[in-house]
Amino acid sequence: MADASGPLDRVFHALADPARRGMLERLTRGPASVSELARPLSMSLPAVVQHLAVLEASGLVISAKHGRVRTCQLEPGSLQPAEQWINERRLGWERRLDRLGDYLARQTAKGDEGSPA
Amino acid sequence: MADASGPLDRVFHALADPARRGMLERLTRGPASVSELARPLSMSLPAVVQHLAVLEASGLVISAKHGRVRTCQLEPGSLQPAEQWINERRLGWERRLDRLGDYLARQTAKGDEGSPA
DNA sequence: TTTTCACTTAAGTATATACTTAACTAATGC
DNA sequence: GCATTAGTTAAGTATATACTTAAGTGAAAA
Repeated sequence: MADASGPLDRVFHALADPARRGMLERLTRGPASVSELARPLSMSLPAVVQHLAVLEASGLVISAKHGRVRTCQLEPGSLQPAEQWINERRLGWERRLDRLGDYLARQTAKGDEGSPA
Repeated sequence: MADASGPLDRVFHALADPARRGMLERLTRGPASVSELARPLSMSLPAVVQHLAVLEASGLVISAKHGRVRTCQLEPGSLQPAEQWINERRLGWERRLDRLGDYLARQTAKGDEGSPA
């Protein structure tokens, strides 16, 4: 799987890098230029631009150029599918543990009943 | 960033592949052997084992070998940091939009007040 | 109008991913 | 014991990542 074709692939991959997560955190505080995104990161500008490209390809960020500055911002709702996927897994898994707990409780009850003391 | 050192790096990276997400989905329905995880995937067993290694390195899955079969299961709570990170970003961003909305509403109100009709 | 600034493009490198096949090990089942 | 099964290890390959430096481009400031 080297293509990262599905939307979730791209979003999770985008989130898997601390520099990109840092850029996203910055953008939650409002739009920013490429240089502003780059400032706290210890890497070259082109490297930051490449990270930005990953973020845009994932749909998490959009940008537009005005004059010579490119302004970036979060794309509302783009995190939702990822959040939802995780949430569904957690729910499914919790339900399963609940059922398992019920089962074990019943088994214990049966055991208490069938072989008392 | 080629090391994927932080826990979030590893978790998000683990989630960024459809085969691995498929394995996780299978595991939400209960523990499974390596062969069971491999069955629906069209790739060799060693490839599946490598994906499993990524899942284990991320902390999402644990496994133990009994006899000749390795049984895998989800590690409870391991998804929480990822879910929480996303959730915090969404909240921060929604708060910002709220404030922006308030600001724009106030500006509009001032405008209505200052230059009526 | 010349310089500076904010990117952008190109090209190259080291490392990591996602696989493959082939050969091996060890527990089961007969 | 001997074949089968479940998984492991090793080694190799193609592609993708995460950077780098150097050389543009074009808007804005001086």
